[in-house]
Amino acid sequence: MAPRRAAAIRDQPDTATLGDHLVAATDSLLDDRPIGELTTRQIARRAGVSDGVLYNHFQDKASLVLTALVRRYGRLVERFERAAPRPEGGTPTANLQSFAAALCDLEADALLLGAGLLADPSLLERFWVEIHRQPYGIGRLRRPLTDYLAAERAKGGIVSTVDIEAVTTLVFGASAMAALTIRVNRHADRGAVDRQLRAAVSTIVSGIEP
Amino acid sequence: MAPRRAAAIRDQPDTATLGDHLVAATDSLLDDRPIGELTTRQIARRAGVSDGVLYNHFQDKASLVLTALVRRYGRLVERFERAAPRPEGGTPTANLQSFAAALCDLEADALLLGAGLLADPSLLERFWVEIHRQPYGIGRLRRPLTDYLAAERAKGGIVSTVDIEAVTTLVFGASAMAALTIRVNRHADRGAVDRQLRAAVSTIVSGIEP
Amino acid sequence: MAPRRAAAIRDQPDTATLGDHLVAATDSLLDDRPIGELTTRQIARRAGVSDGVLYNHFQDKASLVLTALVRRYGRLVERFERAAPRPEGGTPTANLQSFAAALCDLEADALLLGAGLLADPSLLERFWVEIHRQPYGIGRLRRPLTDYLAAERAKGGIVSTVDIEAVTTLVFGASAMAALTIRVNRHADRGAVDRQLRAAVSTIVSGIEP
Amino acid sequence: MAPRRAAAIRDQPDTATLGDHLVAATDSLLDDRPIGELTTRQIARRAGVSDGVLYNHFQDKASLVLTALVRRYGRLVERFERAAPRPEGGTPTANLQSFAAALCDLEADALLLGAGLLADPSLLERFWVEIHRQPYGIGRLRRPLTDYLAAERAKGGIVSTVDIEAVTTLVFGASAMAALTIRVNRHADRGAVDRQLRAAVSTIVSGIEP
DNA sequence: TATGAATGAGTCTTCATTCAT
DNA sequence: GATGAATGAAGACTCATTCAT
Repeated sequence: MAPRRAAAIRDQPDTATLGDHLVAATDSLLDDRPIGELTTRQIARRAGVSDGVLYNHFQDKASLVLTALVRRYGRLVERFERAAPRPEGGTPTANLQSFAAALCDLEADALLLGAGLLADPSLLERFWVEIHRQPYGIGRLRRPLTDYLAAERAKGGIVSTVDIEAVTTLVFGASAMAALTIRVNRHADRGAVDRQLRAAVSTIVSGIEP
Repeated sequence: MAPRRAAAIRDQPDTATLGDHLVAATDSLLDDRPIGELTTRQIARRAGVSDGVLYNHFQDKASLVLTALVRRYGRLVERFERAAPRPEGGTPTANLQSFAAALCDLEADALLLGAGLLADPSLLERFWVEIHRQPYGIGRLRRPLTDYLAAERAKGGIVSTVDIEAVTTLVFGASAMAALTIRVNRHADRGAVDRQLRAAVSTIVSGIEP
Repeated sequence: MAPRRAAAIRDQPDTATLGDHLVAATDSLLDDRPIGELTTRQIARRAGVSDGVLYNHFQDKASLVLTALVRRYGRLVERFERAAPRPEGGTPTANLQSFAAALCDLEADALLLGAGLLADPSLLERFWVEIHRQPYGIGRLRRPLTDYLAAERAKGGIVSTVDIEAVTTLVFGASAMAALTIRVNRHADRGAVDRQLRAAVSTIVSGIEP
Repeated sequence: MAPRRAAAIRDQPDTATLGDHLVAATDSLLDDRPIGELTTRQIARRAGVSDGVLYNHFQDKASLVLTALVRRYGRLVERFERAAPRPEGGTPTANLQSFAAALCDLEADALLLGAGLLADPSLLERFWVEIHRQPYGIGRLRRPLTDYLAAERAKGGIVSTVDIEAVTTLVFGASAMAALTIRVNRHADRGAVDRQLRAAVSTIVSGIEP
């Protein structure tokens, strides 16, 4: 005899386990509020499930939240990968600019995720271990861009002595600054932010030497 | 005629008021733990003062924490200003590299400050208002670098068509990425991080065009 | 499948829910001390239950106290109704006197209830709304007496032009004055108070016109 | 050398002592809020005086509040005395009605005073003792009416066998009921309340015997 | 004697976690 | 396994009272 299924997922054969359902609920809650304002009661309520089940599937609240966070991070990585420019067409400048624009959106989300983590060192510690256990190392986040740059270099689109990691850092950094402006200043002019980001990318390409 | 002084600061003529003392205690606590894990009791204990005093000097906990945060930010700004390279000597690359290195240290702190703020939207809101009331706009943080770049451009050290804001964004972004690595990965190899940051700055200078 | 029962009522099948148990505890506490000196801790202690349960059953302390107060008031109303004299026998004077005596006891309690309410305007507001939502309007408190007077008037026991509301007000007022004396002066001579109350009722009956 | 005078009363020679000034401040605060919501800080603020002085003039907060309460009660008594009808003109009914109307106003205040007292038994105890030490026994509150009734009886305006204490109780009780209605039900129709009070007084005069 | 900041016990409330059903 | 009420340790905040100046 199979064990009882929670009422909330009894008729949804696609939701494998209640554990997944809880993770999804936690994840969706994270769209609305910062990690620190998440309560187990809210999660249970959102999942349409009783307060206590959580502890049948996770050791404690932190474990559940961690799982949701890793999942969120996984989605971010996948979005990053899809946002990668193709070396087939366009100039390096145009490609990097459109990549940076996509990156900016993504990093606005990553910022929230990261802030929550930075604000809870023990969770950060576990998160760090976890994402390195997964196929997702932090390096994988940078991979789409490094791959593109390698392809572009091979094509001769950029100088052969280029330091690919350095360029990646610059693009990620500039996009992060733009994302931060958007996050921190709710009234920021989105158009101006985009323009500045494009200018920063152009500068990477052209350099500043006389 | 004057009321008594708190025992904790009775013999410290340099500490003007207990309010300042509380801010200092809060500030020092922020070295050890994230904002979210700060309790009024801890603050009082650290200040060597009774639980309730806080409310004789601040409207509520958030106001005290906000004050400490603004003060921290102020220190950051001042450190930035002192760390600015002097345009008198050195190549732009060397100057920007040493500037970026200092920036990296500072941003490692700024990151924590920002993370705590991002995790508490209402505090962020108040912080944002406060910081713009002060002589410290967020732009002032970037000022030392923009000033240096303008001087360098005037001297012909960098190309005259340079977009100074863009370069500043790139340097800040690259430094932030380095700082993030240090913050997030406690076992990061500091030497490697520094090397990558220098490489990123070099790339800004040289560009990547063939 | 059903959650556990609080230890305090686990073996008392007559107590339906812990909510009721808490109301009962609050109610019994109100025998000893005024509303203003009621703390959540005392309530929990008296109920033999943990500090936080209260908030599983009521939105806040005020809601619990309000419920207990309404319940107390309900008991008062029921005691009033049982205390109503039957018009079958006795003179109006004797009937009103015995009624007033019962009323005096009841109002000594009502006085405490009312005092607590008057001392907390926001609670009074909610109480007022609540008792009018219940079958207990404030008028129902007066009903037993108005019914009796109507019956007596129909029988010719009192003058046909009598203003029943006015008489009710007089009886309630006189009883309240007696109750007040008892409440305020702990050493009041109960016999003297009763005698004065009977005299007041006699006066209502006889009038004072020459 | 005379001791220092508080700044608040330094230039007001009519305010004898700071103690009196504090009592006046407390008293005026009681117009706005119930006793239970009175804080020492509010009192000091209202008096324009420092927090601690209170304890130079009173043993504790309760003593100060008690004094203010007694003073309030004294004013009530004096208003009662001035409101007393003169036996020179008018019918007993008219005189008692206008007296009851004035009484109703006064008791609306007395109710608040009494509620605060009933809500704090230890304060009530002390109040009771205090009020009897003063020239104001509780009986003095009733005096204006008993005096009037005695005069009226002497004149033959009311029956010679009248129980003056009983009539006084009835008038006070009816007025209290009217005051209670006004206090408890903020939306009470003042006209209707007045009419009912007059009807009650008429009934005292006429009686209800057939 | 007046000042007003300091004290600290005590209040209501929240919330992660447990556990009888 | 699921349920959801019970638990109790915090947490922020209030306020009468004290006391050095």
